[in-house]
Amino acid sequence: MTMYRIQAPDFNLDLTLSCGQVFRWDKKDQWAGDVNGAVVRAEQEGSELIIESTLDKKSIQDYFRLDDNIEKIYSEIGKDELINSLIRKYHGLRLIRQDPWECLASYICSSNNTIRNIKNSIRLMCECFGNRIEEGYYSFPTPEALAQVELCDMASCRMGFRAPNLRSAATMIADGEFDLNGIKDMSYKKGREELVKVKGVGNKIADCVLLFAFGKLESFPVDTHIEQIMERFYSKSFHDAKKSKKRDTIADFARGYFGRYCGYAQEYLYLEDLEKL
DNA sequence: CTCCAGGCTTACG
DNA sequence: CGTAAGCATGGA
Repeated sequence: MTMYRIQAPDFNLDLTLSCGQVFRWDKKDQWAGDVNGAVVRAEQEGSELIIESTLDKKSIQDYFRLDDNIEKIYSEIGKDELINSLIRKYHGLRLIRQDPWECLASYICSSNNTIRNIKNSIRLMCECFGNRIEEGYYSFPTPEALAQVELCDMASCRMGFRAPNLRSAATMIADGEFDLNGIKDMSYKKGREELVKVKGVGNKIADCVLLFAFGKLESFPVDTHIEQIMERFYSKSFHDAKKSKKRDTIADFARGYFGRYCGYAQEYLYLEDLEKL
């Protein structure tokens, strides 16, 4: 367990960890969470991150995507006054590079659910089926571990109708029937074709995994919040979409409009819709 | 009570 | 093709 500092210009730790893309960080006096089986404590002082973890500096830089050229990304997605105002308002919000399995499993739990309930279910699941790292911290359960859990035991995690889908995904991956890590080397389109083969994974959840785990920045997940804010501000461009295709139409519009880094635009729009309450 | 939440699958025209 | 119910759970 060592402590060190990382230069992190154009980075906002609070926004990055509280915008809803990850579910297992908590802030008390400082942020604490689990990254790939290691506890990480983090706080920010100006443009410096202070990290306490067994993970090395490079792993943290990779996790927070500090290698992204954020100014270039801002200039490419900054197509209008709305998105530019959100870039100013949420300056330093970055995507995170999550573990693919944790990301997939978490977003399988997200369908027709609230962030509050998703966090709670995942916490219970880690406490029940993960490994204890240190007092109060548990690793995310492996596919192998979850594949062996009885559905009736999984019910204690309050996952409802999502439990069979989650265990099915765990079994497919544990048995080698589905090569999740192989998606890293696929194109966005091909990766999405693969991911939707998993039960309980449609276009939106696939897009979340492609964006948050595999760094496919041209992914633009459209959930109920994105649908609402896009209809409010950009409806002219897709009002004629069929209801069942509306979210696909919005995603395709956003890809064309914001460009190859539209996944970043999605995160700023998403946070704005969350905050509007 | 009803409606909604980082949706998806299945059934039915 | 297209739409709509159903799905567990918890909060507003």
